[in-house]
Amino acid sequence: MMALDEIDHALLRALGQDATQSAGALGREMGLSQPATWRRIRRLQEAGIITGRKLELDAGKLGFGVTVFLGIKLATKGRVSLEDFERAVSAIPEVQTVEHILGMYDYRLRVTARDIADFERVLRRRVMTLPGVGSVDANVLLSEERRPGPLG
Amino acid sequence: MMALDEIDHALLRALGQDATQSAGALGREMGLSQPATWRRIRRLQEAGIITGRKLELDAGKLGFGVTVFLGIKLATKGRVSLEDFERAVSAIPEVQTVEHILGMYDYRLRVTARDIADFERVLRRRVMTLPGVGSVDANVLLSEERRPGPLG
DNA sequence: CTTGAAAGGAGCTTGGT
DNA sequence: ACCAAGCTCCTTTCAAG
Repeated sequence: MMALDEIDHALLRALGQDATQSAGALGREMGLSQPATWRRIRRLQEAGIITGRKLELDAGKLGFGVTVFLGIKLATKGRVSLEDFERAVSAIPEVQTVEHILGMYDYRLRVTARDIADFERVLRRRVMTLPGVGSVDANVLLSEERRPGPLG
Repeated sequence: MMALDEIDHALLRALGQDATQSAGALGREMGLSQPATWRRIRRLQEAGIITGRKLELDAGKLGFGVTVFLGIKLATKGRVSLEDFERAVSAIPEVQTVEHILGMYDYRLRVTARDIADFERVLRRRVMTLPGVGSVDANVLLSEERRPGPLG
């Protein structure tokens, strides 16, 4: 396990908010030279702490106005059943996230669709026909706030 | 609403997977010059379609081994109650995501903690004491897969 | 083992065509 | 849209704390 000092945490916090900031600008704000800052960032990547940089997209502006969270209980939960379910769910393009969880549900899916009619199509033709599905609960996303969290 | 052609979608798809790719490399793969590619990306940002670039972190390697999803029902759901709840929940550092939803639950929280004992502390001292909370359901994250989704 | 300065190379950003 | 030029930033090398 890699030891992180305060500067590393500050870097993670700053880059977590906006990953476009340059190593030079970040270093200047915390009294560090550009190469030193850049090396710390590379070290965090090599340690597997930073796993990637991804875009944040506005789904609404891309014509996907509906996001629904599905809580799924499987009818049969053998090992084969889980694998079958996961393979089949990975083939649904509208599924953005697959979370295998422990509790009232077995899986939680984040599904995005153009509108409610589009969502109904995905639900009926794709989700309800997944292998091993027992029950499906739905929640429609109204708004979402992402916070920095304790990481960093 | 901005019109996107196939190249824009290809760019969003490629950058969605790995936002570190250079405009030059992306353009080369789809037969476009570096400035042309870069201008398309900037256009997508100015249109608000690309809202930011953020780091993906490995919570486990940062010492946060437990992620739990909480489904919360409010006891009283007036307008004031929602605002009180949202303000209070935003002050909990362990909450990474606050989703206001419509369905069986009113809110969904993504909470990260160092271990189960740490999570119990957050749940008892922070979550259960939130204003207006009626009931709390929990699901522990076992594994998570993020997929490109239909965006792009 | 981490730092800073310098230098080379890659990529961004702009202006002209 | 492309090209070219100037500029920023990344990345390596080297010497020093």
